[in-house]
Amino acid sequence: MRLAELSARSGVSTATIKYYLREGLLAPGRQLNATTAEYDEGHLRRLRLVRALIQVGRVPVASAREVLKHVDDESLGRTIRLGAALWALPQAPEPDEEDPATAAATTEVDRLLRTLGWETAREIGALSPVHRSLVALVATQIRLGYPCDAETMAPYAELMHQAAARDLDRMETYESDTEMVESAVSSAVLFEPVLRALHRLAQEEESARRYGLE
Amino acid sequence: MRLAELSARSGVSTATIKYYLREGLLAPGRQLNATTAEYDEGHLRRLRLVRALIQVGRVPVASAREVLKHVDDESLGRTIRLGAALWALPQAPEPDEEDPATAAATTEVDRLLRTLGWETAREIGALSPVHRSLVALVATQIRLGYPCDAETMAPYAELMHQAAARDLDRMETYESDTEMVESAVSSAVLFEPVLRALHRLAQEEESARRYGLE
DNA sequence: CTTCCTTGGAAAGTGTCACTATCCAAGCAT
DNA sequence: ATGCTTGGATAGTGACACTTTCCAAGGAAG
Repeated sequence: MRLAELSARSGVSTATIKYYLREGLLAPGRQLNATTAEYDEGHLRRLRLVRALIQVGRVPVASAREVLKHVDDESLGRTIRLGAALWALPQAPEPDEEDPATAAATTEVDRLLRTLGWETAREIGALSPVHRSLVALVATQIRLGYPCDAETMAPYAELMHQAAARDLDRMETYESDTEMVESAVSSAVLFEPVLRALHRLAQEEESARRYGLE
Repeated sequence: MRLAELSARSGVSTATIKYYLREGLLAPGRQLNATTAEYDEGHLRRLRLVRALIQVGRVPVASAREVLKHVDDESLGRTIRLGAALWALPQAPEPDEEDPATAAATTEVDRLLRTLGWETAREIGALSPVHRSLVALVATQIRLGYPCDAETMAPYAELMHQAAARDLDRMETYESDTEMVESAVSSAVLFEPVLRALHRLAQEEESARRYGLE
């Protein structure tokens, strides 16, 4: 498969593919001669993943490169490789240490994790980008005057835990580590918007049931 | 409160506040004379909401203006006002009608809604931006070769339905429609990232429980 | 009063980012 | 040989969220 065909089958313009090659998001094809390179199904698959990351997941090109670097790093163990790939995904803004709301948020998040018995999350704590961004988000809610304490969040966290258990069950069906890590990245970037859409649909449905359409 | 104080208390530069005024995201202050305008707590609150929408929710300025327009439109009924505000939020890319994956995705989403008994969502169907973006997202998953059928999604949808019911319970605690709509927007834009962070934290926790930290 | 600082408003400029257009010389197909 | 496509390099584009610069009018301090 040459560039033009890769472009046709993926729906991505040749100029953009060249751009991704330059940015290291896509491995170069097998060079046949000075003016021809050949691509395979793997390139097509990777290109579709890159598109999904960037267009659906709104992942910046630089972050996408980091994520894919970890996905491709076969020297790492399964868990580390997965963590490295997921932690490279962009998170919400960092917490503002100056802000008193951040201190309150830190307390609430810690209380939440204790309530839930998520000991690992508590121990890793501020090391995890996810943990830090959760603190920043809770701080923003507090600043706007919306209650966002451990009691409010706990039932939602339980629901998300059920979802996460299901995610891992699905991932265990993959044989190779590479497939698993790739599916985890896909899940984080593509399945989360699906969850969000389901959430909003459920809100519309429930709202219509309670108050009618009017 | 004058511009400088509004800026100090919100942490937003005066230049940026002027920009928001120009863009119609913030109502002008009460003009005291040719060179002085006065702002109140309401302006501060709205400014913080605007910041949250743009910085945390990554809502484009133009969309934020649309959303706030509906939030402020007291002539509308509660349900319509809420729907209008939420539908103005940016969604994932639109489905590509050409793509055969879109057809498959439409089938699966319809099957899902039938399984769940979400009749309103089925009837509104393609009218809802949320519905359309769900179809587009499922199509992307299918294109990448990940199973994303009604059976896979149904349990997640049930979980999201529980979350949505809880959301509406929380919203009912607000007295005025304006407060309620504002909290719904906040919930959609700020609480969804909280849910996402909880989801990822839960994944880390569950993964550590199953496979250890290594 | 006058000098300095601040205010709000308008217009143009900046930085980032994801492309996209333009060139170019080297093949390959007719 | 001629007209196409190819890969590669470089510069340009458009959207977007600010920022900077400039200005004239107002108020405050000496």
